[in-house]
Amino acid sequence: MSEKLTLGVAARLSTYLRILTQSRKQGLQSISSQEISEYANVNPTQVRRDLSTFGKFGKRGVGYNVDSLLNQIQGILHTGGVHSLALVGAGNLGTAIVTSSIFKDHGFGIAAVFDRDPARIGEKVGDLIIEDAANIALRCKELGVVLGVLAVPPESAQWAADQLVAGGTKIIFNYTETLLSVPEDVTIHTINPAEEMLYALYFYLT
Amino acid sequence: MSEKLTLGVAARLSTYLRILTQSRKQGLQSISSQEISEYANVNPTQVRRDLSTFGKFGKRGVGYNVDSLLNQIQGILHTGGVHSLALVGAGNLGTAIVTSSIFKDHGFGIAAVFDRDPARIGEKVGDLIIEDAANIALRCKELGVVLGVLAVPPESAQWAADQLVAGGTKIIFNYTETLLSVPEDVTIHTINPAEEMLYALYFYLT
DNA sequence: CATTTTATGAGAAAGTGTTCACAAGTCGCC
DNA sequence: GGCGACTTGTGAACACTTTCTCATAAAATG
Repeated sequence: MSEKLTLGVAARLSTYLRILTQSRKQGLQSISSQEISEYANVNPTQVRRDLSTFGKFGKRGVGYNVDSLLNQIQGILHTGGVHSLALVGAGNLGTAIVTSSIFKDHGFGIAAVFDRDPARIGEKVGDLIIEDAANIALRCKELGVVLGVLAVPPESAQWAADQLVAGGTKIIFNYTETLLSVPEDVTIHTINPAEEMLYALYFYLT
Repeated sequence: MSEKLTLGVAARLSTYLRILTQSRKQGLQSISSQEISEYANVNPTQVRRDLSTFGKFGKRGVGYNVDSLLNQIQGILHTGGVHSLALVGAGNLGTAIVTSSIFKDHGFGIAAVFDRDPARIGEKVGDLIIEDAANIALRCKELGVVLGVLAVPPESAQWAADQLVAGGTKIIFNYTETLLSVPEDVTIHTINPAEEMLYALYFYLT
């Protein structure tokens, strides 16, 4: 088995993957480290260094083949397959997530959508039927869900997280502002746009 | 004027700010580096190191006062005031953003919401009236917008970005998958949940 | 077919970031 | 009032990251 990547490299490779996925979608066949670096907001040398650690993927004078580089990076990150995720909360944010092609493009299949509101259970969002949130744990096990997404009101967040944990989910993406408590082997990724904005603003103001 | 922070420190301070803001909301008065570190997924020593660069904010044996630390970090990041943002796209994602309290909690005021669909212009979302996207540039200048958010379909993204740039916006948060071209002095932050998921998954799979 | 342009790959050095280990300050309890 | 549990702040070691530079290779040009 290969060495474990450091946080920084893994984060950048994920970014490159996003850029390549979109480039391929737009019909581009070849891309240079310069172009990747502009979209990723990093130094071109760094892109080449990140890639050359794992092999010689580029052609001098030409650049990188989009398709082949994409496969290479997927190999490095072991994320080539299809992964199932469970979405809790079918409100505006939940609906936006289900109907977005972003997830499918990157190999994520939304296996189920849950909501607590009895009026909404059975309703359709995108291609999915909203299921009762009471069954989260059961259904997550059935469906082999690896990743849970919380798009619920703050006051339901901890409860929903507990259900996902009970269903064996080890990674939770938390779109609420709530600070969640989970067992040690579960990782919470809290997504708060305001946090990133404060960060962006700092570099603008200085 | 103080030194410019490095990317890493600024990112972590923004995270601490989010954690502190929420802790205060939950009525907590005091917090330890240990607690912060658990929510931020970092080492406790790093939290203390990050903070001690700027002064001695904590009390040995006790921890940090939530209110006072919050003010200190806001001071370091120069982000204590209220900042105006413009939102383009009043679909599911746009609506989720307008109705979320996350932005207000961190000092961001949504100054205007735009959409291209004539049927939706004039409609209300949250406390705001949807305005015609044709007026983005004009209204952004009027309102002193510093930050634009793109929550539009991919095919409108470049057009909307151009309007925001014309209105003087220097920071754009791009929630679409589109790779955008903008002048050098404009920074694009592309938000793609799938990218972060691939990254999270890597550490789970290894 | 020689020349120019473009772009990668890697050595080496400078620059940063992270973590350990521990001294020192604070509080509550008996 | 003193003891023990807790928690910050920091020197020093270590590890990692980033960038500069240039050799090398492929393609385009005339």
